[in-house]
Amino acid sequence: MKPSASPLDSLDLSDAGPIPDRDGLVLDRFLPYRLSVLANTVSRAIARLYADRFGITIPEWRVLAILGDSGPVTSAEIRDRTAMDKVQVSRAIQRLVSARLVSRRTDPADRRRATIAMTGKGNGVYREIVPLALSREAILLEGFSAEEREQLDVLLNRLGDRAGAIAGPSDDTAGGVD
Amino acid sequence: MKPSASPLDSLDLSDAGPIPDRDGLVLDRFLPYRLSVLANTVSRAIARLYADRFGITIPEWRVLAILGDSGPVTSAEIRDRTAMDKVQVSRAIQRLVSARLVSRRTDPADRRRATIAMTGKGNGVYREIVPLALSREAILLEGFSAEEREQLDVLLNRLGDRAGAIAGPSDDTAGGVD
DNA sequence: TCGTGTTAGTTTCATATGCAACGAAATTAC
DNA sequence: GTAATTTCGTTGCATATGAAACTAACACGA
Repeated sequence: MKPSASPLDSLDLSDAGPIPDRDGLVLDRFLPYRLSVLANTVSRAIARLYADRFGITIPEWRVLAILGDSGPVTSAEIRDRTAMDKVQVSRAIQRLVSARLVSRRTDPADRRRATIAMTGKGNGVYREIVPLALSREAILLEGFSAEEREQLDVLLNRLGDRAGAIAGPSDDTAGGVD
Repeated sequence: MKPSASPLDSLDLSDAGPIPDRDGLVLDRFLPYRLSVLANTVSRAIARLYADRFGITIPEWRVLAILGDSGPVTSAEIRDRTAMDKVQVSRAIQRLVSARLVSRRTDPADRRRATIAMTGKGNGVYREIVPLALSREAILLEGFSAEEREQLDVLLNRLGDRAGAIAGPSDDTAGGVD
């Protein structure tokens, strides 16, 4: 039971009783919310690894990770592969260039583009961060059986697909609920 | 101690080859990263529901959701239950109060606290948003069997617990990798 | 009663974010 | 060839964020 519309509520303004509205929405069961909280918690924990030590931000780390994984790429490719905003990518690269962790070279064939590559220094930092990051991931998955990891992998992939489905049709305002 | 410091590192300052470094880190397989991208995509899709229509932000929606779910609460309780920063909570409440969607009443027993409650207007907005949000969640989970939903639920819960494990010991810098 | 410490919540400030407008280069249309 | 259009990436601006400092109120002990 809830403290139903007790007289307390009607004291001032137009305070309606809250009316929990079961069959309604319970925040900690709401998937988008759970994902958000979980991802934030995890992200921050990981970020502490490189923020303090190397003065690197999350966007910067992502750029490094892409470069470390794929080698030299363009800004656009980084954007696609990281789901980051292009502005964010641009600024992350700027900072990494100032820190001499990556180099930017204009593509002679198409001078709007530039190829981003890690420097030796950047590679060194990258190689220091990777094991730390992997170790955190391992802690995160501690106690998960191989089967459970597989399940998780599959479920996250499918959620990712579905998320595209609701995010893609950007102007489709509602789901037909109106 | 750190991993290797292989001779590769010392190549040249400017442009080392990327060296994909298998057994290393592949960003799209890195769980923290996947969670982050997924959560962002989903959050934005949901946010569009109430941002455009009601001029409500994510933090504001969360506050409403807590109030709708639990009835009047204190700022601190909102912070705990939403995993939001206390500053964020404070500001969300401020805006909601200006918009007359919630009311704030100082607790007479402890005048540092205030009890936040929805107004009638707030409740109206809340009730409009809920079905939209639930519908998005439903789309997100479309094609998931009951069993898969259960799996997801369990896995996310456990990840949440583990995340607490790596986030909590805030000053434990690394995993002993240094 | 007066300190000292603690807690709730707000304000300050420096940084991060992202939309939108922009400049430059390439592409297409004429 | 030149004008209109598109694409790549950066910059401007207004807002969002969070750590740290702060105010106000309570709690405890002397």
